[in-house]
Amino acid sequence: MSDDAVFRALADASRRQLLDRLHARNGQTLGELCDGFDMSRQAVMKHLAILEDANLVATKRQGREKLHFINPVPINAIAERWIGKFERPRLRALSDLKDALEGENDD
Amino acid sequence: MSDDAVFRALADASRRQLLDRLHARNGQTLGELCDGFDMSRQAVMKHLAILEDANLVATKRQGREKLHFINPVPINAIAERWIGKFERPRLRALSDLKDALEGENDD
DNA sequence: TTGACAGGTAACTAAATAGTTACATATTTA
DNA sequence: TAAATATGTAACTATTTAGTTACCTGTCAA
Repeated sequence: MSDDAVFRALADASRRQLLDRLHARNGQTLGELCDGFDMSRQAVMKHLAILEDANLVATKRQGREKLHFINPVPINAIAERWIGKFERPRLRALSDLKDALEGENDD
Repeated sequence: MSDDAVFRALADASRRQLLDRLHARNGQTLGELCDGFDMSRQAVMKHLAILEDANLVATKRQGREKLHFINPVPINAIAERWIGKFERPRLRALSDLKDALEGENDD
């Protein structure tokens, strides 16, 4: 599981949106994740495959359905990489404040 | 400053290496950052321009040199996006343990 | 004030990427 | 079992991206 796969997986807006959806409700099927995307089912499947290869999403077959689950571990590792131990509390505070003021995230 | 620019900037291994170098020693010039890269100066410049556009790097001209500084704020925001408030401490602990066992990061 | 040094711009190319359409496989249910 | 549903595979295409080479601009110091 290379870091490179994680970063490249996160580089696409559609894939980030998929993660957002799983963050909102975990364990969705391919079909469910397709709704609202202006893109073929096959394209969404490719994106999910890339996320799965990067270990950002784990899956479980259930009958003819495939459930998708977000995995936050690799995402956390990104932040740890370039942020010094002592800057963290300051940055987190700043980010929390921003969230409190603005509400939710957009892309 | 869009999120998209940040994620796409981080998608390239050479750019991540540049951030690693700035994290190790901040304020380096283009020339310094070129050493050790198997790539033309112009290519490195393009990468730095992409990082700068994404607000991951800030610069300051000093005479005929240009100094480059890493900016951790957008990186932190990534982690905040998909990690629930209550998973954070657990993930951080896990990451700190991993660091303690392994030493430093690689790509 | 000329030459050397540090950085900037532009046009081009090969490879990677995101998307498409067409067809295939498995699982449920009437 | 046959039709419907859910997911999987493969070949192809347009666009983006990372890199190149060639040439241009600004700053310093002998």
